[in-house]
Amino acid sequence: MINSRLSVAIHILSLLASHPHDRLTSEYIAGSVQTNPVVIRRLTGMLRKAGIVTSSPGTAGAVLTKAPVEITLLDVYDAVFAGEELFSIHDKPNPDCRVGRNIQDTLDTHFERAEQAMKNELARQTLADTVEHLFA
Amino acid sequence: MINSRLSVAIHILSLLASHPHDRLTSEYIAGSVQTNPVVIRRLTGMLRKAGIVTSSPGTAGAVLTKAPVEITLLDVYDAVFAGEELFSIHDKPNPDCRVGRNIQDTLDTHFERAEQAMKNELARQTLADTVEHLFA
DNA sequence: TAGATTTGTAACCATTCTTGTTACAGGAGC
DNA sequence: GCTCCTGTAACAAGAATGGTTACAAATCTA
Repeated sequence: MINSRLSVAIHILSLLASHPHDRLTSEYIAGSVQTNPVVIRRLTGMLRKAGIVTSSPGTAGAVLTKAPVEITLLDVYDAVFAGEELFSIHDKPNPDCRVGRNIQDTLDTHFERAEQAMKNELARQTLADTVEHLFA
Repeated sequence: MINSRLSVAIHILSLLASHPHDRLTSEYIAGSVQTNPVVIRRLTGMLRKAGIVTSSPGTAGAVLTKAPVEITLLDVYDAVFAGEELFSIHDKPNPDCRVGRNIQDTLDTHFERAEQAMKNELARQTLADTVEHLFA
């Protein structure tokens, strides 16, 4: 339902976290994810803009800016879905109908709570948990 | 990000709940949502299959099977997203890589928790809350 | 009973989203 | 200078989304 950006982003970060002394190229990471290196670089770009990794043109690899235990899955979610709402609300309901006029605001309230609950749970899980589960 | 089915479904149910003595046609409801009547009938069909409303060919309108206070937003979510997972996980990660081999199972665990938290919050809100907010 | 109305559903379409791909400028290092 | 890498734009195929037409069958109404 939601696209696979979070999924691939966590995959990338797991590789970085589990090879802290290597410089993994986008091609190598793409080999593990089984996708195109550009897809990896696109996501790495989002993670860089969010301050989760550093990387620079010409230099192979990306480096985590924090310990895995300090990187929550919410951080990753926010990085790859910056500013997006979880639920879409249909636009242009009929303003001449009392329900139509107020539905967007009402749905906003409902959906905001649900989204926040989901984010709170993502915030409770960190990249360290991911790596631990991967190698357990 | 997630499509607007839940949004429109709640709109439909709000109209039914706030006009309990009328038989609202799909055309009337479509007028409030500002979409095509077939879109309404499609969603009403899902709500019917989930047991939230009854309706039948030839007879105008749909009727709630329960009081609004007994219809949770999770019921509606399950009706319109039956069997779908919230987060997609990229398929075919490389089985020759330890991370690739285990990432799907790990992500499944993480995502399941986040999805469940969201659903728990939806379960706490009912159609009665929606209607109350709409007419407050 | 005949005609009008309505639902349920299939089929189709345009638009947008998603993911993969090619291409290439420019940085880094040997 | 040559090679390798990242960042990024541009493009393309396929899927998803929402809207639309069409129509059979059920119900209602005059």
